[in-house]
Amino acid sequence: MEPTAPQDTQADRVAAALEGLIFDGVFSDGDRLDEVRIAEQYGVSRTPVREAFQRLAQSGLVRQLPRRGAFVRQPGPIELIEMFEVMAELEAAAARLAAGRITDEALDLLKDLNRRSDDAVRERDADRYYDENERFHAAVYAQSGNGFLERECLRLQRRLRPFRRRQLRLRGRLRQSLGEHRAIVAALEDGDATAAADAIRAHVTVQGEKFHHLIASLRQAAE
Amino acid sequence: MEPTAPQDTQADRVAAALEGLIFDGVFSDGDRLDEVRIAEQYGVSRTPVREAFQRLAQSGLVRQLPRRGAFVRQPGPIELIEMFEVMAELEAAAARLAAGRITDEALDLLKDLNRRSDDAVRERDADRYYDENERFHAAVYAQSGNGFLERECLRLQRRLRPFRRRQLRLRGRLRQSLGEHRAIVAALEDGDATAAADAIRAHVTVQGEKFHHLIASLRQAAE
DNA sequence: GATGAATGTCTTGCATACAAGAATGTTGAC
DNA sequence: GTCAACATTCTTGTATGCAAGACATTCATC
Repeated sequence: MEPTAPQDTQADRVAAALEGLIFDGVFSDGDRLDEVRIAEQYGVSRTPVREAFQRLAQSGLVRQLPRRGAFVRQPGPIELIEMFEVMAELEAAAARLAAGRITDEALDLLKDLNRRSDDAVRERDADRYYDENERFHAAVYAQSGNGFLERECLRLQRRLRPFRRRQLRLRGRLRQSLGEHRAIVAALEDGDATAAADAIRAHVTVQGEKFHHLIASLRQAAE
Repeated sequence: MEPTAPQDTQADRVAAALEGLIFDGVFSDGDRLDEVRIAEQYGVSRTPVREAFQRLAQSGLVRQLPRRGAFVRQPGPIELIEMFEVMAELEAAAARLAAGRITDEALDLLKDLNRRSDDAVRERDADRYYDENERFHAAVYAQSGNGFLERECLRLQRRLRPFRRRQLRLRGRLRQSLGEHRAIVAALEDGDATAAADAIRAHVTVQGEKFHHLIASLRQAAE
């Protein structure tokens, strides 16, 4: 049950493309997605486009009103904060479980991932750091030993990706983030479930907070 | 963004019906869902049936293999344990947040719901207790003050419904469950986030454990 | 007798056609 | 000039038709 099984059908292609456009902010909240326009644009009939809409609707990216169409649904600041809060809790749960189940081998993997992140920070390569960061978190999910939790975490991680990406650009965040990663690994190494959960919760919550500030400043600037 | 917006389209009707059949265990894991058969059965064409399949696939109830069809996907014992574990963590998160945000009014509501549960227990009405139980938990989700978390909790609660229902039938579970509810309310009343989270986590985990035993005994009986 | 290729059937994926509901514009009355 | 009722147009929801991939059966070969 992969969250998004990359199948070779047209509907999947269109769904993936639209998802990308929504993530990239090409569409604003409330925009209507025209079936025929999109169908023409991708050279397919309305059927696969409609299937794509349904998938996006289930992911919460679009809202379908019966007999009225599909509308883009961008999360507002409040909902984003909420989503980061849930992400923090899910990751905390993963860390808690991982603390009791993690192997030495997996610990080495996490340390190795952090070393690579360190390289990226030193080279000021934000994009590469971002990738390594995601791998680190995914590795923690995997170590929870709970496949369902892992998939839920990956799902939300994916959904928050475009927003996390923005806030990582903030000054000094990279190095700080890396330090937090080390604290998480240390807690896992100690087998301290509570400490691991608290560490990763704080780590992710910081992202939400930073994002909150970012939004607030943008809003102020707009006024 | 209701998890299942009851819309008046054929696809929704078929999706709801199939979901019910899957939940009720009419279909076993791996069963193939025949488009044409189901279409005839519900007096519609293949199109809405296909749309229904997609929706069920997104919910994880069926698995779609390209060019091969839709197959029912019932969670096995391991995945169920995993799902209960995640449910416990999500509810713990909701309780943690609720502890800091809950109002006196909401506390009264929870106490009232528990009183009604008490009535149900006294009348040995398992079904009614079950309903009141769900309302109690839903009220805790709502008090988290996090709409996204609330929806995620409701989604998983819904998915686990058929399995929870079974284990509540176990001897003595009703009264025990009610006592745990009281402990949760007490912790919330104290504003003790950790205690509230631990209490509800234990409460839900017990359900998973009980379920585990149930499965194990069934398996033993089958051998 | 077993294995593999070829063919035939069945099922899905997509395109197109049609019908019904929603949105829009027009006309008429006040 | 404004509002409302009606008609028109547009869009969505559903049905059907067609093509390509998957499965099964059969036949040939080792």
